[in-house]
Amino acid sequence: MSEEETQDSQRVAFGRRLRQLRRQNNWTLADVADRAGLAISTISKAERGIIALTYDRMALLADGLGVDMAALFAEQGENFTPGSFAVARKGEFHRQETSNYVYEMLFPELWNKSMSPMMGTLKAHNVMDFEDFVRHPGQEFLVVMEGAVTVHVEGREPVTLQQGDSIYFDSALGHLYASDGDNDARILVVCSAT
Amino acid sequence: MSEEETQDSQRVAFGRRLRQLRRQNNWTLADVADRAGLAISTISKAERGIIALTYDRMALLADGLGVDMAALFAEQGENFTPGSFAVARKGEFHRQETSNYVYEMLFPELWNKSMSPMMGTLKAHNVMDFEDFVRHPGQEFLVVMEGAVTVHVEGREPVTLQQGDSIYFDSALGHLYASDGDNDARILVVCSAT
DNA sequence: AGAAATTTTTTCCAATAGGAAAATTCCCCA
DNA sequence: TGGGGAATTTTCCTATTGGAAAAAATTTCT
Repeated sequence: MSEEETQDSQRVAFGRRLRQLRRQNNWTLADVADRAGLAISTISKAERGIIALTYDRMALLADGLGVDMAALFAEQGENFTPGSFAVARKGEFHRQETSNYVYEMLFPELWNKSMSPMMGTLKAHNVMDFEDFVRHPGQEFLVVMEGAVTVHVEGREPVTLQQGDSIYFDSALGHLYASDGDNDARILVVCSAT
Repeated sequence: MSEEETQDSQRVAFGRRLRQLRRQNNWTLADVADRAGLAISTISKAERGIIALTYDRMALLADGLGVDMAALFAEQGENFTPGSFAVARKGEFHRQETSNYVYEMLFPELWNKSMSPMMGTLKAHNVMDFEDFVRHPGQEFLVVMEGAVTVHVEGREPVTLQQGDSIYFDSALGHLYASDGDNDARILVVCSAT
């Protein structure tokens, strides 16, 4: 394969990645062009590997796509490379619903995070709503954003936390959360990877 | 700062990284030009941020420098003078920022936490209130509890976060927080131990 | 299905990057 | 201290990128 062909195919692969990142968010070329401050045509051509983006356009585009520049080169699932940076806007979260929790994992696209922050609404109001305690390696931190929460930790008296209260514990200990009071509580949980 | 200036400074920083990578191996421009199959002048200009490399030249250059393309963007925060690097040790952290932050370290009595959660009020409303960026090993997560916060991360456009928004980044990147608007913002910060 | 709206691609030209070679600066050492 | 070679920067020109707008393709709505 000639050098030009190698370059071309690399560029095409890079373009596919760009398009993938854009489509992931259901953005149109115009959306991204707007966010990045680039011309629609430029992005269109870049995604198809017609042109080789210059550094500064690439930086703008990465920004418009809401990813770190290094993430553009990560094959699949971006690692949390040194220098990583991500913003999660309220409501832009990745939703995960179970019968007891509505969890929104923050920054799901970042792998290798040493912490996993989740914002959630606690639908369960009773311990009986759960099958069993949750246990996992690492440590866990919880803050009550709204409402009140009763935290059940295996072998301990349940603790009730009000808005603004927080708790930190070894998540290997069985644990459960339930909303306290009439309304579903809103919580922020951060788990350490270990 | 204008958009062009930001781009330029980014490019210059990128160039410094390129030169650093080259010098690390005691290569001359001619050496790398040869290895990468590029013109000497192109590399010279790129290292000084005179031009914005196109994608294909960047790919060739990365190859010539013997690194992965993503690595070109990896350690953007590395080239800072020793000493400007402030490690946030447990206990010191609180005192370190007192003029601008009011931090309450949560669970100070707990040792060996893999995460350090802090709840704080941001008194600073202006970047000028700070001496320098804060840098420390590990990763950092911030949620805005009340008000709005402008996050300044070295080499990036400042990002404004509203209540409920959050950010996750490599805390080795120089960073600063300032309240946005009239009232002091209330924030929750969680730092990973490393 | 057909029209209207939206999204993407193409076209064309101005702006910028990339390379060869000349000019300059930087070292090293007698 | 200054001569000579190595390394880097500048110059000048061609090739390519990037943007605005037109054209084409795709989707949505009635």
